[in-house]
Amino acid sequence: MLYQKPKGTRDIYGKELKRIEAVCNAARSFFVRNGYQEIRTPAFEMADLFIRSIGEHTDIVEKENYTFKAGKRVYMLRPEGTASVLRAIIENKIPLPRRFLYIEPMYRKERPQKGRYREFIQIGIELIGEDDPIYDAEMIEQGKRFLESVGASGFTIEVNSIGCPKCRSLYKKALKDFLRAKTNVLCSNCTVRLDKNFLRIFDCKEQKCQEIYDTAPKITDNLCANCTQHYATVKKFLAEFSIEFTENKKLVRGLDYYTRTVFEFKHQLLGARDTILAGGRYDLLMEELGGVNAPALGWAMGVDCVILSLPDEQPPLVQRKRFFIATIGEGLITETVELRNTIQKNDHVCIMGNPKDSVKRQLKKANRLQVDYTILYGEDEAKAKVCSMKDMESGEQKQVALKDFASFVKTI
RNA sequence: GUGGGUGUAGCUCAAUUGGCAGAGCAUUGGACUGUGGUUCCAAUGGUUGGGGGUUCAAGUCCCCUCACUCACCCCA
Repeated sequence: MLYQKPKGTRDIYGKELKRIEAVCNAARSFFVRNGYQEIRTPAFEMADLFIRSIGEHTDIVEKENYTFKAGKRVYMLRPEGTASVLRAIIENKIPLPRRFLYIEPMYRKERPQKGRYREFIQIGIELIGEDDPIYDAEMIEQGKRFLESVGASGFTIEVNSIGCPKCRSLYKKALKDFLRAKTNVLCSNCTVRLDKNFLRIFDCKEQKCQEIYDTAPKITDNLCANCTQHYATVKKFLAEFSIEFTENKKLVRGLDYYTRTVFEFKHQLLGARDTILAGGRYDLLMEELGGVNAPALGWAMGVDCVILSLPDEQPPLVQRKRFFIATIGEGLITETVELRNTIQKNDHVCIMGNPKDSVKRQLKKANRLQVDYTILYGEDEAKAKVCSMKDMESGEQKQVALKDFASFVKTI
């Protein structure tokens, strides 16, 4: 094999494409109805944009990105959508508040496995310029309702608050005091994180670390007055939206920009890969990226993860009929093209055969193409000004006058 | 980056202890010259992922390498 696709990428067609398109189209229609406007941003941005927003000490930035130099500048294929949307808002001076939806491929250089690729489509929504806790609840509710609308079930919603920088600096002291006597027990990963990105220690998979964290003070219990109030109100609204959720005090997020509310939708799919939708509030990111000081929140879901959490059913049936035109003999192309155009005008699929091929061969091909009807058009039909139409399932064949063909196709 | 599994015809897979590389499906042709799907007959199709080693003999054993896949890390 001379060329093959890069690791972790796919050629998507047939049934797989249909499933992906079905989810994307459903999302587009669902979120547009809820006031989200679609936005498309470049597949690559200045690398600094992502480093600044996601955080230097994250795996995405440290090793899982596609960075390249072109001319004097360093770019990165986007590993996520939020930073680009905010950059677009700032750069285009888009007035706030504003709701945006994106459905676009993202790129992360990880080892591929089930449902995870190096190029994958994320569906995400962002609400910029609103700080009221009701929107935190609404965002979560929207995610839940969308997933249910496409038939996903069996997921749980976990919620937490990781506060603002004010809460965090106080809490960091408390946590470090607690861990002081235990640092030699922690794994090396946690030791590093404690310095660079201390909240992330709660993501550790080591059991002995987790045992310690179980009894450690939690950020959730050490929020400042404002954040406490905010979080309590989010939970109150969630109840009013009738959203069932569990509070996970060890839920932090892998990207640095989150503040206050964070959440994950989890599905007991396979192993550690259980998050299908995740997000939260990022009130400081707009300003961090050079824009106005504006609160914001959002989430993203992986289309492949959504599909894995769907029941294993057939893709929705297409209402289009499929036609094949078997023209017999040459010199009849003009009428054939007219027939084809008439069929396609009615939004059906029509494929033309090769007039040089025998009827047998053309029908065989029509059969392989899984068409519903085959039109036969040869000298006999041309003389009688009709075409023969064969129903490929029943095998029945009838003649239709060419002048009536257009109205006939409409009835199919 | 780490660990496991798998690579044989276009596809799905066989091949006993190391002993002639096979089957089904698909494709092509014919039975059937303007009628597909079913049936019957026949044909085409291979550097056994690649390289090296052991052996009289390697798809099979050993080493290296590549690819795919699952899991870990991390993340949607």
